[in-house]
Amino acid sequence: MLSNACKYAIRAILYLAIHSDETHKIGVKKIAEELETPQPFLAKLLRQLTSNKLVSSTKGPGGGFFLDKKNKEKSVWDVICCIDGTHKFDKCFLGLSKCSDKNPCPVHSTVSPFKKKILNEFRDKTISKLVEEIEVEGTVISLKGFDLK
Amino acid sequence: MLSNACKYAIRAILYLAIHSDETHKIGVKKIAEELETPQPFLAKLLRQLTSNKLVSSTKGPGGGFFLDKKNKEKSVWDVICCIDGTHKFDKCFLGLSKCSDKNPCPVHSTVSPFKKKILNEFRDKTISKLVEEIEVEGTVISLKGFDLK
DNA sequence: CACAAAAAAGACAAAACGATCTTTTTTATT
DNA sequence: AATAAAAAAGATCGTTTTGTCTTTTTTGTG
Repeated sequence: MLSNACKYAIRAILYLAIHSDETHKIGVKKIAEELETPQPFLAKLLRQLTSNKLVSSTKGPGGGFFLDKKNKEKSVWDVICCIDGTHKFDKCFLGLSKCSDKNPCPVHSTVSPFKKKILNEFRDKTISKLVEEIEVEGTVISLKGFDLK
Repeated sequence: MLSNACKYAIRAILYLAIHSDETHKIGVKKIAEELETPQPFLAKLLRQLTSNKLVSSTKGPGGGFFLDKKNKEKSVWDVICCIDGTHKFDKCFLGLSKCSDKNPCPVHSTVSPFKKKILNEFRDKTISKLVEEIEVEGTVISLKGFDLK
């Protein structure tokens, strides 16, 4: 579905949304440890997110990554576009370049409603809204410390 | 979503379901031309499908690939499993290994119903049923000859 | 200022995926 | 039997994705 890179990126942004702000910046090392992701790879992703204004950062001692108010108004969809590209969800399930409602492939009718729905939800839901939900529903972005058998 | 390989495979099977039978076998060359897919790559895929009993074949002059009655009772899901593996649709959208209804990630509730629905449709629908639909609805598995601008 | 902590930048390595090419085997036809 | 047509098998190659490593830049603090 999504690339590994994109999964890491979304989780990292959610982590920052929950644990950081302008006065509490967090370094890659900490983030990577908490999310159990490869550290240098995540660093590269954070750079990409930062240069696209989805994440904020400051250098030097005490520096690190954080989300400011504007960053929190971005959507999950913005993150997906930034890492995996805009066309992640509008490609034909069978790979036909011109598959559409007017010129559908054999599985278009079963797949397309879903894609539209997901796309809308991800486009409309801001990071801060999603974090609210996380707090209400108690969902989870890392399995670190979970003792699952 | 699906790998290229899997997309080619599904289209090839549908092509065979429509155009072949025990007495009308079709060579890779023809199939690849009609579907506009890379020929040697498709050949390898057909081998994989054949060894998994999703497609039938005979060697020698006049030989080629075709679907017999049993092959036509397989599902799209069987094809996906054969090429992309069984876990294509049961992995967490954010990559958490133990994400489930009981231990959901933040997007589980938006993504999971969709995945279940798609999975069911693909598991229940046989190739022959899908071909019936194709004939009724006039959907398309190749753009060859289409003059799209 | 010197130092150290942090991100930024970019070179590099490994694995997965996509695709090609060559050789071998099977088999129908002449 | 010889030939040719086809799939089967497998070696090889290029690209993308994933991931690591090293160097540079920035900046706060003693």
